[in-house]
Amino acid sequence: MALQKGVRQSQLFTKTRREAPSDEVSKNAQLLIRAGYIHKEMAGVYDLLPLGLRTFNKVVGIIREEMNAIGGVELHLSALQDPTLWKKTDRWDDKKVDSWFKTELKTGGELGLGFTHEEPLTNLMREQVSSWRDLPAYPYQFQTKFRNETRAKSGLMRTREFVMKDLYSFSKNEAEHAAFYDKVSDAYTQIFKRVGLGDKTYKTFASGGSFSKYSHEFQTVCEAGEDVIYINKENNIAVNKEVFTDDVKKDLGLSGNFVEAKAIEVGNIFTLGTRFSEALGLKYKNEAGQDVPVFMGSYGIGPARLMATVAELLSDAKGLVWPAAVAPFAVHLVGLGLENEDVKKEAEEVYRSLCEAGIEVLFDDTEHRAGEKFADSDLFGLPLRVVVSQKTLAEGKFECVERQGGRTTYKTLSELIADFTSIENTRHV
RNA sequence: CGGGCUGUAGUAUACCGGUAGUACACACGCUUCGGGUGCGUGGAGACUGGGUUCGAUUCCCAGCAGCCCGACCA
Repeated sequence: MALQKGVRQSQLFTKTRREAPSDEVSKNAQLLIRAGYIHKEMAGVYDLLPLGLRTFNKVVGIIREEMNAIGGVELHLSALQDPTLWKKTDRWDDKKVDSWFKTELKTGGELGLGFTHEEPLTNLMREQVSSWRDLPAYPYQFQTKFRNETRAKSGLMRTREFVMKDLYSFSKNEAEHAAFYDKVSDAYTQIFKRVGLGDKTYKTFASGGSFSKYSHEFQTVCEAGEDVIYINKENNIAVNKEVFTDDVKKDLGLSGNFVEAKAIEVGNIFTLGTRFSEALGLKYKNEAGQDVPVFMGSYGIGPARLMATVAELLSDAKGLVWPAAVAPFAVHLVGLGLENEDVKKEAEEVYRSLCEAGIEVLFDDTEHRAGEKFADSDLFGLPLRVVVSQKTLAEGKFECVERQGGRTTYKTLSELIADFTSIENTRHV
């Protein structure tokens, strides 16, 4: 994906706001709206504006890398769903699944807007899988889900339309499944670490299904969360309140202290077993020539919820504070006093050089006043602000201010570029 | 889905049973130019539908919308 390296603020049509809209209480939505990252369409439905889309894509990129690293192969399924499949698994009836958005064809007949994709993908895989040699398979996608939530809430935390990364595993048997399940778990740990939530995110036991006692959620400790978890620090693991009983503790072999905390479910991994493969007829011939149902798992992450969680937890009084890995741009280049031709020339030169060096930069080339520019810059939350002004022109060095922590240094253009190059080289991705 | 609260310019808000004022934003002019400069001028507003009333943005009812609490979240 070729991201634009540089964007001029004079061309960025979104506007920042001093005040949060009165209909948003949640911090993530307030900040993201004030900074012009998102726009609210209606309750539980948000648009991604240019800055928000860039951060969203950064999150998606990290997830994609980690999914690919464990053997995932990306595809994209349709949102419109044929009821036939869902009737086979008994998930079409509104009494069974209350989150459907349903619609109909002009020519008659119902359609659903997918809230998950086990059915269509399992059905699709029937054409692809017939032998033990065809397994395992790990398709995943970033795809829009629709859920008719009775109550959308907390900004981007619970929405009615959202993109989900859903990975599905198709394994020959439970042992093969279990090994992959653990690999996904490790990949998830890596993802949450990379977006900056590693130290606050716990792998958490949650209710399972007919094929496993438990599923696992990845829960990020945050007051804005909807879930309550009990953290067992000794084992660096947690248990969701919904299954937190003495029997379960004993069953899991967990002892010691449990600390109660509110948390946001940023990911989940689930053993499906043969629930869907049996209902839809996905089976393969084993080496003995027998028909065996495929053993499945599903693994979800909502990139926008993850982005909102980062906004919620890593912001400060002045605005957003993005970790470099998910910031829409690496640098906010702020030109002050651009009506001065020399300063303007210098700022343009720095902008051009940073772009050429492959550094993502948002260039404030507007003629706003310094105070307004700094306030906006803080609100945007880019990791590094580089100021070009008459002052820096005289010194031959540019003021570089880290958003996180506020450390200020003065660097020449080549020193600045060298810093980024060395960061690139040490990144292990 | 149950309960509560709220709907006034683009945004945030004020007052009021006699048809609305401020701030930010926007347009124009002057001023200023390293932490939202100061001043002037201008455009822009009562969710929808009923009811009460001489008169409703204000009171009442309904609808719709938004937020919060709870339930739900396969």
